[in-house]
Amino acid sequence: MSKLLNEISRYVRQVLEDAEISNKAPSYLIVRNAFADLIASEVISRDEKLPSERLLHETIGVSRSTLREALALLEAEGLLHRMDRRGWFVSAARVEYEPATLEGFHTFVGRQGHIPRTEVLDQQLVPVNEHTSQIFSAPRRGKLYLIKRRRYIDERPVVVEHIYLDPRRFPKLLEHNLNGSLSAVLEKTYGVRTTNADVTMYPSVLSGAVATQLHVSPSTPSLYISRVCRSKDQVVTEYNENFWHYSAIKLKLAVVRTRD
Amino acid sequence: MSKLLNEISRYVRQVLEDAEISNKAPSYLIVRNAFADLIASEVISRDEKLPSERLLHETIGVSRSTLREALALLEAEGLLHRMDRRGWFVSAARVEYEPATLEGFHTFVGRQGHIPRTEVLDQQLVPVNEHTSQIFSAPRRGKLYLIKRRRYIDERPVVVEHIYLDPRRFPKLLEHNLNGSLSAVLEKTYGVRTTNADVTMYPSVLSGAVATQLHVSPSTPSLYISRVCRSKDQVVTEYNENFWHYSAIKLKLAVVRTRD
DNA sequence: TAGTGGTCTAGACCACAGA
DNA sequence: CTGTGGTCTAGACCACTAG
Repeated sequence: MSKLLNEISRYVRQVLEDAEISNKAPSYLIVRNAFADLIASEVISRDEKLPSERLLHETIGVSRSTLREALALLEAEGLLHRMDRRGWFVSAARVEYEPATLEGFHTFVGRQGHIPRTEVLDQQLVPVNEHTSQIFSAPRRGKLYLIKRRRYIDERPVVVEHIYLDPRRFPKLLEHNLNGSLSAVLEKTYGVRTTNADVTMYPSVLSGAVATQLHVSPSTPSLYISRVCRSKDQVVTEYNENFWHYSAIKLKLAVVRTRD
Repeated sequence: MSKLLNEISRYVRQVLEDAEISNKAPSYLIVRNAFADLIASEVISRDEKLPSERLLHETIGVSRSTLREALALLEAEGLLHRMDRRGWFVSAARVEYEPATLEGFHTFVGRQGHIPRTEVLDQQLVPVNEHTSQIFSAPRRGKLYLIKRRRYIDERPVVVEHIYLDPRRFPKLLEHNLNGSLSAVLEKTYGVRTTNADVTMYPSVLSGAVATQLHVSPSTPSLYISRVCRSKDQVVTEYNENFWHYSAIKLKLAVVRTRD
């Protein structure tokens, strides 16, 4: 869209010019701010693709590196995201995720007016390693199911999930349809229900395979969330690791003091 | 330390060479992996400063940009951090933070064997804005205390905190010593106790003033955590925003299903 | 096939930190 | 004062996406 390019470059050049007089901020920050303005005022719409980097940097009048630095910053803030070799896109508003509710992906995404989808990438039986054997209190020679799923919000892939389960507890699990709610399958077929969990989260970057599966470049910032889920008897039901494209979510938590 | 430089460059060049034969991964990823190895095997120790970028990129044999890209990646993963214009440092292991416990900074940092410190940067009375007036249900013309504090783990500045409180509820608050636990002051002096809170968190980047206060460059990745704290009667006791240098922490959460 | 984003290079200047 | 990290430029090639 040549019209969009014009609007962007006109505004960004304007801001750069103003800044030259008064400001001592680096160009990439000024460019970042200008883009942030354009996104906020919806000159560039949600989910819209930006013009190509070369068109942008030439019409704006900064080097391609500087432009990319500004865009990477907006990516780190969750305002933009990239799809590998496909370009830059304005991110939709973050969906609220409450890990404390044990609420499923389809539930909370749907409730907020978005369309969820889950897709199984791979399912197999893998040997336990040091880490998983400890979590499951499983014997060293045992095996675990490993299910890898990719999940979408409004058809944008936002998270890859690795789920480990004990085949002794869930025999023939892989014969079921795992494209929906896993906890529903565990409950209906096996009568097992997760009642509590230990959650660990920290920001990181998406590495190799996961980056590819989410169609992003391998250095994309991410949010790592892992959960050890247990049933009422405190036996581990599943262990899962979620690699979130972090511009997609915002975490919420309702805290109540229980201890004194 | 010329010895450190030698060890680093020897290993990284070795890995790059090996990769040239077999691998198709980009150089900056190979360099990243090599540094990650060196950190994991403690060839470079926790908290140690890396040799200068120029020394590194020359002896390793990649351009300075490529080297910086690798280092920035490690920063985004929390393995390295920068102090503005002071260089790159290996980050200490993340401290575990459990926002759900309402436990104070000094408590959880101390319990994990680290030394916490809090420092008031600024304290003032500010007019309410649209956002804070809504949170406090405060009248439009009212004022709020705004306290800005910087907190350290082992003398490394890791978080800047903005705390809003209602002066009608806590008169003369600013006359107290606020370099310790604020909740202790609220409880002992005013008999007010926070019993529950709503927490929102998402990764972002540190902007202007906060970046300066943490001695990092303005594009450093961060974790934003805000909390609306309430007492038993559901009246807001304080509203605070925390800007974390995110390599410093790892979030933990114990979840129990309450509904259904 | 044309043009894109991803990667990479070899410079340069500046403001600031540390000696 | 010296050397550092922070910023910025003007190129280049490649693998891939989109048409």
